[in-house]
Amino acid sequence: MTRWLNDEEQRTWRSFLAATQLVHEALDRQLQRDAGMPHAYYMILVALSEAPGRSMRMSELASKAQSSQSRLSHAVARLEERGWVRRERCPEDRRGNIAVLTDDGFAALESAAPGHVEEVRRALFDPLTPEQLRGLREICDTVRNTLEG
Amino acid sequence: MTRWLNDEEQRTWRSFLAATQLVHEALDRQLQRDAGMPHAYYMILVALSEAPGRSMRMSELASKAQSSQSRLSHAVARLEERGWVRRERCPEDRRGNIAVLTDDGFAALESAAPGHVEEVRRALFDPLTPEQLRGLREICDTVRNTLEG
DNA sequence: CATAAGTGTATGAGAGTTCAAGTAAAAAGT
DNA sequence: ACTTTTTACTTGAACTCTCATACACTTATG
Repeated sequence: MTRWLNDEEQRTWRSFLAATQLVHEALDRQLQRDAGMPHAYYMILVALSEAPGRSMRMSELASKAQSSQSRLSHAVARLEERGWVRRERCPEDRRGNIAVLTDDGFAALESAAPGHVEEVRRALFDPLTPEQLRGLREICDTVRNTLEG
Repeated sequence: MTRWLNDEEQRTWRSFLAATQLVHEALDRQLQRDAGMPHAYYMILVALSEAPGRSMRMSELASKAQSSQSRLSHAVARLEERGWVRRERCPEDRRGNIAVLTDDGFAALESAAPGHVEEVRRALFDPLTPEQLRGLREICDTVRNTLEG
């Protein structure tokens, strides 16, 4: 009844787990060490920095930063304590909150970015060939379409 | 100076982040919901179940289960509370600890496995073609060699 | 309109992870 | 032999994440 993995599939699966975990851990460690923030916080700052007015509704921010709403809420609370983000009440919908990236937050992002990009290259881009990267992109898009829809 | 990512690379990177996070979250949710354990614990049980005598030194277990020593130590403490694992002192090296999978632990693993495999297929294998899986395996092996060595 | 149902977000508790520091035993140096 | 260094593992605190719940406001419903 159960469609067990054969040996080849087992090896693929375990290699996938190991590799993806290594990449995520490398990113998290680098950012924590050099910029004092976990990768999840970095993604929030990035998403805000790219939004018009460097601000976004919480729920939209959650989806752009690939975060649950609860996680985002806690994270933004911490970021607010550091002065990197502030929250404003939404005028049109008074339930809503708008997260705004402060100048300090933008500066923190700017100073974290170069080291982060370097780590991304080291961990993923540099070891792979251009064809592998194209293939990886398609694989990831496919997986996203499956799990998001 | 900084080798920023171009548009194509940005898209690949973000797709990679989204896809891998979705897969890991799907696994974690399924196991937590259906078996009451996070994926990290499942990997520990799997590693033990495959070892001779269903037992292993803590440090070896940490590497097989892709865990830090500290994480493993905490995790095994929890697994011990549930009666799924017990710890024995190592006779040859009295610093060492040996984690042993109990019968209850093995039973918990057996009952968790089918749902887990199904989720692995749903999240990763089913959506991808055989060629993509071969490519993915090579990509992951390359990344592992880069980040582990 | 009143009230029920739904949305957007926050909050608190519980659990897992990380980092730094601590203990104990083995190995290496002198 | 005796100290130093290294190895194996644990522990505690701080932090993040998840889940369930609560709250405030908005939108449907009768």
